[in-house]
Amino acid sequence: MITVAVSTTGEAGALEEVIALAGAVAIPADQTTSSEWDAAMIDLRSDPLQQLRAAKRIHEDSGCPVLVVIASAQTALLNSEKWIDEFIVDPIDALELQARLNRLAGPPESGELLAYKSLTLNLATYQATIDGTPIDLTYMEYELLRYFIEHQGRVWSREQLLQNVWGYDYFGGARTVDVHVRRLRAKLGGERASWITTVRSVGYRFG
Amino acid sequence: MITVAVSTTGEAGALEEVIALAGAVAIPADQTTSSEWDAAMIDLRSDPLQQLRAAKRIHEDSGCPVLVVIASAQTALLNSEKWIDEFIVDPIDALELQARLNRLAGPPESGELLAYKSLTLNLATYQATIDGTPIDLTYMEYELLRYFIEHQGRVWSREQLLQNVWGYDYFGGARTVDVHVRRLRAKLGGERASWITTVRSVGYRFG
DNA sequence: CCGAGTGTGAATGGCGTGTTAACTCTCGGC
DNA sequence: GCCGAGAGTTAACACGCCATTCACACTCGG
Repeated sequence: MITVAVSTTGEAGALEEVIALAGAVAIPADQTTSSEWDAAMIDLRSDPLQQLRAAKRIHEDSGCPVLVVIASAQTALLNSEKWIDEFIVDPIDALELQARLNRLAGPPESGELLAYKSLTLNLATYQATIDGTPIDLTYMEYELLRYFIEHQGRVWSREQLLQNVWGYDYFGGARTVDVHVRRLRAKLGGERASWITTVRSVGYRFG
Repeated sequence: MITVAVSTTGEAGALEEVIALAGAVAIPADQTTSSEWDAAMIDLRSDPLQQLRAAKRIHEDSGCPVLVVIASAQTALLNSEKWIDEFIVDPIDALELQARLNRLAGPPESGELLAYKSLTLNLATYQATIDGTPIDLTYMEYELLRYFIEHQGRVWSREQLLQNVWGYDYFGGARTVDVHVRRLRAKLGGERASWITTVRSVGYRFG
């Protein structure tokens, strides 16, 4: 639940109502300390000069993200006020407000992650962590592990793995897969080595 | 003047018109290379699944900021797609679009700074400083470093860097990137050289 | 013509990768 | 219960790729 400090010189009730519709909690900015907010929402539609000053004070004092409400005609104001983190244009759509507040003050979540139990692969940075501590995998180890996680819960033959992870037609070494599985198990360490199960005379299974 | 790559499955004319009203230039996304855009604008109002995929490809290949057009009812989609840089809700207000595009991809304001740890790039003067002491970078070094800082935290292949920083289609020399990374590391000096990590057989990552 | 900036080609070295071979384990048959 | 075949694991090694680095050629202003 996001808590928003509100400052308006207009009708406070209407603004609070739309905030409630957006699934957030509104608190008058002058009644609480900044430590209780996730964001501040300043209405610039009436008395913009004074409100802008108030917004800037809040931004500089608390450092919390600031969203301003403006009329369409006021957009020019944003060019000179780059410190404003976000804005929404009158009339306020509750769903849009919800989305903007969420992006502004919601929990930071990177969508590029692939996880299995305590293991996390960051697909954007090519990094892997176990319980938050990074482990360094080579390119092939990473790719193999990725394939396992993405296709967990079923057995893959060595030929299939060569085909789908290495990507070339199988010529010769099926032992190649074994060795990479071994290295992967070693780097996963102890307990977690058994995440990769060998299915005798068939292949390997993850998870 | 901001140039925007546009992708829509709806009526292209209407979208281009409002972009023109917002003082920007629209180019069909499939007709040019990413080095010519400042941002990409993807219409998710019709055929959102396919369009979303197109948007993601553009974002991952070029790293350029992506603005999506959605209907109010589609806002939930934004929660799971955190990589989307900006959005605007239908019906599109030209002034609001102008403001959002400007914040997303507008020209650097004079005196605007881009910083990473002790490193600061002055985008207006093309100067770089470490802990306040200036270091002189050549044009390409500066551009590469800028790209790295602006798109930190993910791996970029040599081809992507050539495409997005140098801006021409990859012919031959991938060594070019290596050498520039080397020179950049040297000028960053000691500790900071490791800000640029090489991800073997993938590319480079900053931060 | 010089010098800085930039791209290319070649030499170097490290390390990732695949292979070979020895060892261990499992399972059936006798 | 021993033994042997088949299958997986482990260790060691050699090749080759890939990043780094150096040296040089080219280009463009001054």
